[in-house]
Amino acid sequence: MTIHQMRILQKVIETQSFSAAGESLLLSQPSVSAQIKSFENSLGLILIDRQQSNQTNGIVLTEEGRFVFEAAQRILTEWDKIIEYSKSQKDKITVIKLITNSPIGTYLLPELLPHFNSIYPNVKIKLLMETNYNSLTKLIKSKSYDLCIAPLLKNILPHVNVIYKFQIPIVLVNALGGFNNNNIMPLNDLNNYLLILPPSYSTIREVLNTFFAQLPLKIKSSMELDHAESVKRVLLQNTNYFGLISSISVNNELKTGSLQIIQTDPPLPQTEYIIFNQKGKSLQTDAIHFVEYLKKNIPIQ
Amino acid sequence: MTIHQMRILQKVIETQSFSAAGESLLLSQPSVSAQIKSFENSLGLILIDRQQSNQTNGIVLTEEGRFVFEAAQRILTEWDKIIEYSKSQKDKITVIKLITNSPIGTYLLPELLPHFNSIYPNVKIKLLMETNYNSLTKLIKSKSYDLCIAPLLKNILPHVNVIYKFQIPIVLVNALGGFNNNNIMPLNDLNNYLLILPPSYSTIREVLNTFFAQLPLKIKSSMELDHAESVKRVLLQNTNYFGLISSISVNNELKTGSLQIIQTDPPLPQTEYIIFNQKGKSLQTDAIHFVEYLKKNIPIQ
DNA sequence: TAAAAATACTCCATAGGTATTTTAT
DNA sequence: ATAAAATACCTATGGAGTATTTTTA
Repeated sequence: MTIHQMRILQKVIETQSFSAAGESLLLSQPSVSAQIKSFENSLGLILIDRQQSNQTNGIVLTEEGRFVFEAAQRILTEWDKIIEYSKSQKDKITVIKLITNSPIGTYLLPELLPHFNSIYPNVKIKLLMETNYNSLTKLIKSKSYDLCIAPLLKNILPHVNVIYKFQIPIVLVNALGGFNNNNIMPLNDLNNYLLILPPSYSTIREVLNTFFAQLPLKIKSSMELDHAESVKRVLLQNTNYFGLISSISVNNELKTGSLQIIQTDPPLPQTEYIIFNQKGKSLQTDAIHFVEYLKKNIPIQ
Repeated sequence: MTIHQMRILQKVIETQSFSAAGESLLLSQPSVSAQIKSFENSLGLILIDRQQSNQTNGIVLTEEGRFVFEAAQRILTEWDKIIEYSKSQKDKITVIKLITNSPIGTYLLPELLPHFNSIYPNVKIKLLMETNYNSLTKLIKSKSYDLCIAPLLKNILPHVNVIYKFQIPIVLVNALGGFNNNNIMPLNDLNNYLLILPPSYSTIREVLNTFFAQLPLKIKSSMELDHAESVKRVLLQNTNYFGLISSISVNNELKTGSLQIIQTDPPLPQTEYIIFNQKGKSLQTDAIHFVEYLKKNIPIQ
């Protein structure tokens, strides 16, 4: 007994013909015969009275066939409700309110979103980007979001469901020719160079602050800029400058070779990112799809 | 989407575990995973929130999963009703009231019924045998039967649904040695021999009466007996006697060779048997099974 | 590190097809 | 004679298995 067999039985009764039912369901007549017979055998009952059918020029259910047919009708009705529901859900345009920080929102998502939207055209990602560490924390606590991609911030874990973790390196870069990148730079030497840190109060700056707080080393930014784009522009125009920056912000420059990574000793930290939603809330299907997509497509170094 | 997938989903929710559901349904855990995933893909929905599930140590449905699950529950309930119904029908002992005449009831059915009953142990064939032609006709018109196997009697066709037709030859026989059976006997010579006809008013006698009424030939029984068994006893004990008899009544004797068939010119008629039930009534499943069985197992000459 | 779920793969049962036969009008 | 259903036989999809990897507590 299968749903398919029920649907075939229904169509056979409706059309009063095995052949017509097959035509309507895009099946051959022998397939219809076989399925009806298999249906009957699986129950050990005879559903269609071939004898009566012959005499009346139509399909006649047996008494047992009527019972099974009635129940099958109810099953098919419920079945169709599920189909209809799934279609309506798929057609529905859903909005995912996504909070993130500057590197993710400026560099990572613009690369991924067009492709994601081509797969899930009915999902709109409403992006709210917040560079400032404190503002981002406040936003998260305000609970007006569906999903958030951010560095693992202090004191937010009690408020969130962590869904996925990934790391993005922080790298020391400068323009090609400004440093022999076969050498490893001792971090202690950093203060001998012109150094640009990420914007004050940014999430990446916070990560760096925490990192350097553990070391007997104080570093200062030689220039305070408000955005990674400004940092990159300065670095590219002046090979004397070195920058500490999230690797995804300089992905393109590293590829083209206009900026280079300089290894340090000890090595620089990674930014521990988490994808999360509000504690206790469940994700919508589309948000799950989006997270699955991110898991597969975030480049992990 | 299949019922099987719904049942698996149901068990996964019930046991709160893929592995446990598999164990309970005698499936491997990977099969459960695959079916749930296939279920989700077929709908384009995500039914189980793996994320939440991980955090709560249990299986958590998404909102969409809840809708589908509820409908699936209703479907499975109806499904189980059908299963239960089919079991109850199969366990039910059914009685088929079967009317037939002497040759079928005495010689054919006793050979077939034990085998049929071994296949369908819950079907009881209540056999009502009626030799007399008029009594048989009355019984049929009284409508207190489920099924009847009888020669095509006059004036009963309006009262019955004919389900199946078959022929049983009427044969001229005598004991081995009484006649050179390489010869063909002209029917006109019949009156020169000692001849025993089937019992008066029996169905076979009626068929013969109708047959001979068409010919310019009157035949008489040299001995009136009440049953084929009596006829056969006389024939076997006295090679001078010839008998006109339904071939199934002498099946065993022909096999052992104690009686032989004598060809006639013109040939003797066949008895046109019909299997039928009451006009307008539909057959019960078990009666259909019985008829199907007869169709396959009645020896057709 | 242990338990559960996901993944990769192989195999076989069954639904589907075409060609043909049987049945019924 | 024709039209519908049943039968026979072949093919291919997908569901089940085992082995393995991944994930998370």
